[in-house]
Amino acid sequence: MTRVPAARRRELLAAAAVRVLARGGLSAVTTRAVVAEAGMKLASFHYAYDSRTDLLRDLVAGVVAGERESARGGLLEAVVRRPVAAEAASHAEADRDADVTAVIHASLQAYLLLVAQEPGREQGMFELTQHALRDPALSGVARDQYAHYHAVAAELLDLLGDQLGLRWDAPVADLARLLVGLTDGLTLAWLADRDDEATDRTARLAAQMLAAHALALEPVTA
Amino acid sequence: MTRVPAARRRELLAAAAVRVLARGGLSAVTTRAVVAEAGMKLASFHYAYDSRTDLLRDLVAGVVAGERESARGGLLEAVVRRPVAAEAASHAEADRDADVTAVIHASLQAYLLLVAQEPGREQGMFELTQHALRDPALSGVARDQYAHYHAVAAELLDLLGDQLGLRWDAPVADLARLLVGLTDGLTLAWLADRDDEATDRTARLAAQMLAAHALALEPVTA
DNA sequence: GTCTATAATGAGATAGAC
DNA sequence: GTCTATCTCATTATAGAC
Repeated sequence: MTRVPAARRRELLAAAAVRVLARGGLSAVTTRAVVAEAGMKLASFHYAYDSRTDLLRDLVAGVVAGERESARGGLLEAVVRRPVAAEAASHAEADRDADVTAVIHASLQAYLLLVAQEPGREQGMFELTQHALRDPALSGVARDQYAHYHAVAAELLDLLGDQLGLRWDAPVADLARLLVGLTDGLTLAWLADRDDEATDRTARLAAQMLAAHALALEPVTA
Repeated sequence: MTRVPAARRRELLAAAAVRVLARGGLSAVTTRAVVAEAGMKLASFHYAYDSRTDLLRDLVAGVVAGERESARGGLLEAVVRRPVAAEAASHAEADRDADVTAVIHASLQAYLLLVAQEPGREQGMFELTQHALRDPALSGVARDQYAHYHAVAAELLDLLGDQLGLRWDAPVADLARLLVGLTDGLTLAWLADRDDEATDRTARLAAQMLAAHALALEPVTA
């Protein structure tokens, strides 16, 4: 019908592909399903993208970029809403630990809420990662994806340290990898059994562990 | 050629399917590829299994059952090889914590070594889980899979408590869920970037956290 | 139980008119 | 740039001879 430049076609197709991915999984992301979702004709697909693989490459990059915003937003909100009890710096160590635990726990809850609201989307990202690891044409995509996750997590930990006036007693890069692993792990288990209560208890445990062990005003030698 | 009972066919096909899965991913597990790997004809497949989905159901159950043995073996070995320093019960708390950390760390290392030796196999399990979550015909399979993982992890934590003469200050079921999440998360990140050093540092952090926070001779009220 | 042959489907990609 | 029609390929599953 109306003429649409190729770049705009790609945006529309990628957005449609994300919806199809969330709804039906990666195997449902066929060129036909995507163009149907976007209201286009099949031939328009290969005008915008060279191949289905090209689209998938775009998908990972696009979705990953979006995650940074929501993660940062979730953390900042958790910091703002933390119990007023510990706002000053003149508190006992136990209080500060409880405060930090609460903030991390709230951040994890915010993330898990996003997952629960749109499970297919997060599951789709796992499927994309696994697929990228198998397809030589997508070599490096999964590595970049996780490098991005780790960088975002490190940024969040730094931000948290700034906001609460504390520092970490282990390399932030390592803690960031642990944090990403925890969210991935919690998400996978929840996707499998949808146990909200157990997931929240585990998130609280994880928050306690991060807060109690990896946090200190004075550096600690392990 | 020679006549083979259907039950035996299924065993052979499932074993072949695991090899194909590890080598090429779930999308490579076609009926054709599996019968080729097993040295059979295509028609033999549908004599043994009603459908490809039936085979996948068997695959999850079989592989999951095998994991219990290796996990238990890895933990017991780590316990046996722990530093002799802490074998008696008359040690300082710091020593005992370090001991527990070392055992958990060694167990995680043993698991991660398995992953590194056969990455495709573990990746295949993730792909199977994701697929089972999407296919209504495999409804419940992923839930059972993770229930099994959580049960095995709880069993291992109980075993570790017995062997080291300690108990956990949080519900073992919750710690087990956390442990499974940690191994899943560490594995996913390693599959993506193959960073052995960072993974080991993260495993050590995770071990410290489990040992320091969730372990005590006296129950602790959080 | 085992085989060959084939049906039935759906996929990615392209040719070529407009 | 956009469309219809089609090519080519791989898949699951089955029919029917032996």
